[in-house]
Amino acid sequence: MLKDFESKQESYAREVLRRKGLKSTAQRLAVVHVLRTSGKSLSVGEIHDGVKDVLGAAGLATIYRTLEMFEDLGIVQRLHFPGGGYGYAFSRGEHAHHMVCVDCKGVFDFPECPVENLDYASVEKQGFRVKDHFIQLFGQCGECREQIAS
Amino acid sequence: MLKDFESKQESYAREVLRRKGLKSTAQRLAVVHVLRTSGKSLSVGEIHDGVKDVLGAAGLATIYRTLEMFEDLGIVQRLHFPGGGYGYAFSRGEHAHHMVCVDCKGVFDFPECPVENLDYASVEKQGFRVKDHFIQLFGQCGECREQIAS
DNA sequence: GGCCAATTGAAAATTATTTTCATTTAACTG
DNA sequence: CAGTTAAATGAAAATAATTTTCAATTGGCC
Repeated sequence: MLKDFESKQESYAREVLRRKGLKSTAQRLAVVHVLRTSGKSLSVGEIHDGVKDVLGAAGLATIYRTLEMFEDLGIVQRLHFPGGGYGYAFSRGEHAHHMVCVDCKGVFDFPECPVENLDYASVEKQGFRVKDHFIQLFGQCGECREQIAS
Repeated sequence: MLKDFESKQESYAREVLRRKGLKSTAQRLAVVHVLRTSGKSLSVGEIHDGVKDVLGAAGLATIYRTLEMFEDLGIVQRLHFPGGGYGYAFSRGEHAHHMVCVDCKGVFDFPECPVENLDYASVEKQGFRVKDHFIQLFGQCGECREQIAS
């Protein structure tokens, strides 16, 4: 199912799963499909609803299991919102961070990594060795700005 | 209670609360005290335990209410961990971001804001207007590096 | 000290997430 | 392409996390 018109993301997910000896089930592919077609960051519940739309039915536990696994595999990324709560978005290429529109929840990339330009000397002189970072920008995307333009 | 030897953070919290017409209750001050003396990022449960140690007893709902309020007031900051889960840390000055040691959960500052050096042009040419950002660095602090030095 | 709105705590209610286990299914094999 | 098998699913139960309710308490002010 869903095989007629597979997106890059879907074939990619298939490939990653196969390499790890994991099955490309309808549910898993539906999760990718839902995230891809939305172009947004979605909550677990929204993803569940989307998958149910595609497949007719789906267990919530499976959605949780799939998202956790996809995050480990680097297929999706978990985004945390300033006001609390989180969602998942299809993960873009290598080291891209996300810009999230606070109005439409749309997810955009910015290829530059601000941490790479960081003056590590100033950080590491405190003895701290940076290993990982978590960065998200929040704001408004072009479309939402136009709509709300006063 | 706790008045004999009040820290800067505690007087500051008192002040912020007073300005907003909110009460400086023993529970609220105990939350500040626990965070301050730990120097770490603590989970809700750990803060609850700490407050119970100080006061003898404390309701968990109060801890939740206090932390949410303190976050709104800018007294504490919620930190999200890469593996999931979150904690709270006493919020440092103005615009400082946090470095969190993945071993001891200690929280350090880095005064520089990487986003300020960011090439906004490259971001905004996509039409996106950045309004807020969330940055945390994870790594090892000097002490933990020494201890684990092989 | 006394008043009053703000705050607390305990328990219940709600919501979110994980586990269990019998059933189903994708991927491989011949 | 039927048969095999380990992986995966779904439904329900279990657990964990968070919020709400409401009567009792308390801090700040006169």
